[in-house]
Amino acid sequence: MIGIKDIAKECNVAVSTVSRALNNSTGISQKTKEYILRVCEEKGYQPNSVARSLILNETNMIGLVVPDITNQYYAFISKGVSAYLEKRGYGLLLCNSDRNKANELMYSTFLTSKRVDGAIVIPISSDKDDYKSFIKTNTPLVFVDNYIADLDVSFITNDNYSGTRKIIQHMIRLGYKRIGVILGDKNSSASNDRFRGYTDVLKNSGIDRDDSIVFNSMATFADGVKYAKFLIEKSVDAIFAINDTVAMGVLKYCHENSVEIPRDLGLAGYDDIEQAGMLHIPLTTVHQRKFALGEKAAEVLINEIKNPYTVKQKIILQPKLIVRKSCGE
Amino acid sequence: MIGIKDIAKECNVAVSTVSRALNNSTGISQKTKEYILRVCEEKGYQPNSVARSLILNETNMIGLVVPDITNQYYAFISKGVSAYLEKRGYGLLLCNSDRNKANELMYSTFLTSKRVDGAIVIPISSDKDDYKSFIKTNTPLVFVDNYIADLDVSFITNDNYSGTRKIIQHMIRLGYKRIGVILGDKNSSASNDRFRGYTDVLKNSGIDRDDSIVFNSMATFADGVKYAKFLIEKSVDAIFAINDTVAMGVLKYCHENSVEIPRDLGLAGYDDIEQAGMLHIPLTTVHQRKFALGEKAAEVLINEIKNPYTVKQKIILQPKLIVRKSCGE
DNA sequence: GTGAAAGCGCTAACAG
DNA sequence: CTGTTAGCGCTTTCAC
Repeated sequence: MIGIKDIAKECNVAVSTVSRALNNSTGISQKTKEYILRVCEEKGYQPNSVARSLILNETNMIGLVVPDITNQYYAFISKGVSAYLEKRGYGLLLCNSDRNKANELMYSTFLTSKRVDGAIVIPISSDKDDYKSFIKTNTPLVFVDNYIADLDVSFITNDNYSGTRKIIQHMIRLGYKRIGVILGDKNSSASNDRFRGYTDVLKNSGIDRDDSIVFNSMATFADGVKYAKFLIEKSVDAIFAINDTVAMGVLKYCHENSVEIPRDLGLAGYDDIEQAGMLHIPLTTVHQRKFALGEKAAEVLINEIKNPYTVKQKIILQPKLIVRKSCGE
Repeated sequence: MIGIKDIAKECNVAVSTVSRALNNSTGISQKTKEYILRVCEEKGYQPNSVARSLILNETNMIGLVVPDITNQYYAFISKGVSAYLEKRGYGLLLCNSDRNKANELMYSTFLTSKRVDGAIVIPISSDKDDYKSFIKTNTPLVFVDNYIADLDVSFITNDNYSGTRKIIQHMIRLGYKRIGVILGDKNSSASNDRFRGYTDVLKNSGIDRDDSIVFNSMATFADGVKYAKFLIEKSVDAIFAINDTVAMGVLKYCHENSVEIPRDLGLAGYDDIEQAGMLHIPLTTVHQRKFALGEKAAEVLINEIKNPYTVKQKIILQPKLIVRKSCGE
């Protein structure tokens, strides 16, 4: 592989001159610069960014730790991150934690060893202690999506509370009075925030919350099928599912048991996955700004890299109600 | 950030001794080695892999160029790549080409500049000339999924021809005689291979292919809806869709026009996306080994990195027929 | 078994 | 405007 020395020899100049040409620094004549650049082009010279990184003490790479890249939600965030980084000339080191704490930890030391300029992490836990190792690396950091209290680190998320308020208000406006809900895990901040939204809207609408029609689940398709049965037996007039996959489970149960949606039962999901609008009963749901979330996270991170002593940001993106068929009009 | 020199000073040894301890090289006493390692632990020393890379001339990173990380198919491949690399101690530099040739090209120079030890690329084009820049970097390379003729590079894919054969044979066995097909783009090798499979099975079954019930499309949900109409008007008794998303479009059209599946029309998809089994009519489809494909690609690549003069491999993974409801039993 | 020193490919003073 | 040189943090010869 050809290096700066070879170019220098070829051009009969010193390596520093070549370096100046390459980095369009000042203090070099236009003429020699053009000449050197042309030779670089001809020889197909590619600067060795490892060597540059060593001396400049910056790698122009940022790490991204995601729970599961095959999850559409995280994939879109990653794409947003990637798009922004690409514009700014940064590379993306992808770390798939596989929803595993030990992996997260391992990637934390891996990323510091790789000397990334910063990292974006979508944590799987909400426990501050699980992220001590990240914090003490002193690498600029942005947390996304899952809120961890008492951390002096920038944080960006979609507003689960307000998104849920919007959709529950919509349902109540349509006349539903007994809305069953299938939540996710009790430890998920997203699930809890959504439950708060549900609770508050009910209260404001003068409806008493009935905890016998509120279930926690693992938020899978199978859970949707399972709790649809429970809830329908408790004669709810609508179901709010924690996400679209769970809503698909409800839809499935209803199809097989001749419960017609939305005539017999209103149904709402959350996330607006790609397939939500493609179902035989298109889902009314909440659209989250996933791509924008990733872009924003990258933007905040790069900003903190360039301006180390800036204050940490907490950004909450507003989701959007998507009205389709599953709740009626 | 603390370096090897600091450790050396702390331990009253030379840097070379610390290096020996860290890399468990020979020529160091067990005692000093343990001592040094303990001090490294205490001080939280993290080796600077940039410096290591410079001298060892290897980065322990590999590049992955994907058309679109939000596509489930590519996401699963990426996860497979990531899982294998993690085991082998390599990092993954993710490049989202966004189905754009210029981006692919840009990432090619980016990756060589980053001095990755190898790259896996899922190309968007089948044109050899579009990948010249990758080839001439001399970086070990593995191509995935989209076949490019006349390239002396390792290649791994799922067998689209045989996958389609399996599903069309299944349909014919069930008694379907007039199977309409909604293909993808005319330039997609996957679409063309699937069409070959369709054609050959028809021929072997003594059925004449009727080109008036074969359509090329952009392979979207909307195309599924659109061509379902065309095909049903031509009184097909079944439809083979190029992928599950298109099949969902067909399903949608049928639901709205009271065509009952599978009673009135058989339907088959391809890919086995996550949602295929969650629909109100679960899709009969072809499952591709996406994760395994990624793992295998990474394995082949690492092997070529470690053994430079090994012969290039061409690997074709066998997909699996998934029988659900949409074609009947 | 250990230390001194060269050098990986580049950038950035400093000198001319 | 250009060249000489030190050195980024590490590995690896080569002496001792």
